[in-house]
Amino acid sequence: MESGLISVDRWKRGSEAYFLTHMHSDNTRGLCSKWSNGPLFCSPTTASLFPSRFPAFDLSLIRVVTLSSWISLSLRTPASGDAFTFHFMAIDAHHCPGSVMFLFRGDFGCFLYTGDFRWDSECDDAKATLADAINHFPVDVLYLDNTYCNPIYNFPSRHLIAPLVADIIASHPSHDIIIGVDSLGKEELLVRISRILNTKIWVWPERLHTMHLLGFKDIFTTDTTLTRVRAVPRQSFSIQTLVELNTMCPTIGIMPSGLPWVKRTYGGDANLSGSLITASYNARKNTNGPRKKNLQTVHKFHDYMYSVQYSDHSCFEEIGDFIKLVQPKSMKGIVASSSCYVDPLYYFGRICGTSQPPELLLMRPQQRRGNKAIPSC
DNA sequence: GCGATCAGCT
DNA sequence: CACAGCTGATCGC
Repeated sequence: MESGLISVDRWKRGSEAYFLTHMHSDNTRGLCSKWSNGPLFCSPTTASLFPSRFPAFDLSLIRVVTLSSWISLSLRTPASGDAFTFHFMAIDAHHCPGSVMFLFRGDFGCFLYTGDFRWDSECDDAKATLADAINHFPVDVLYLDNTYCNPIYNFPSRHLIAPLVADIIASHPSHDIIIGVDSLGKEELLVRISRILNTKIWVWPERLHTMHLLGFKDIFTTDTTLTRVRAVPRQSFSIQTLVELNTMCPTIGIMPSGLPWVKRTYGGDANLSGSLITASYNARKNTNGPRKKNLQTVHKFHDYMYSVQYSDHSCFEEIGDFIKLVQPKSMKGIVASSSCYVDPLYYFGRICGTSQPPELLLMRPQQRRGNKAIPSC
């Protein structure tokens, strides 16, 4: 296979086909309304978000992919002009609405590009689809979302979190509530809170439009008089914001995040600074048994602010479960931004056999994001 | 003016 | 210190 013939979440010219795993800004960096480098394959839900995200985008470039089915694609290699045929399948990645991983197979072998994914207890459909697909076609190379590929990152399945958030809200019956969210993702958390508490949830106008595109009806509103629970853009969510809100109306904030500690503190109070990561790490080091779950799943770190461990990325344990299922011959992390980045082979290399020695990377890579192009194969 | 890149913030 | 995702400044064409 010619180098760069297809690209995943990478948009520079030179490829014959482009694949988008999901509509987050890291993955669409380089895409714009005028982009026209080739056909773009994505899930139906991701396709539905294009007109609002890229208003003048040439929709005729989009190839909507049915999930869980093998699809054949013939491309012409620019150098030789020869036809080149391979097969691919999109599998639900359970990261955000429309997110998929792509499984490719052809003369080059079989490889799986996960994009961002969450492999928690509600992914049985994807687990069955993937297990069946790779049963016939073993994976040679796994390109893995290794965001939390470190045993210090451990958090519960997402469905366990909504009742905890609902408890926080119910225990503040006369408070307004704000929950920090991004432009896409964490919808199921909000829906579950809405059901448990039988309340609508306020979102900002653009987010309501997205909710309607995603098929959510009646749960979300832009009318502040209908609910005391509001989902707000994460970048507008801070203790400073909450302090100001509390001068007008008692308000608490709830921040869902995979990270259990606090990066910044308010008013210089060092006691608020997050030492949880150390506590979690020591708990792991000091016991040879299974890690304790739910360690600080809910953390109140300020009078007005709670954090809950809710992530759309897999935790360490789930990454291990995923690799054990896939049994790849080799693998490579696709996230290289963290200074505590660890090559997945360091922890899970033995599952791949001994063909690749584990490598512990201690240096921050110069590039902020990993190169997500599929290399030559 | 536009896109790409980077610094900064939560 | 640390993540992911967004905003806004800056640079180069």
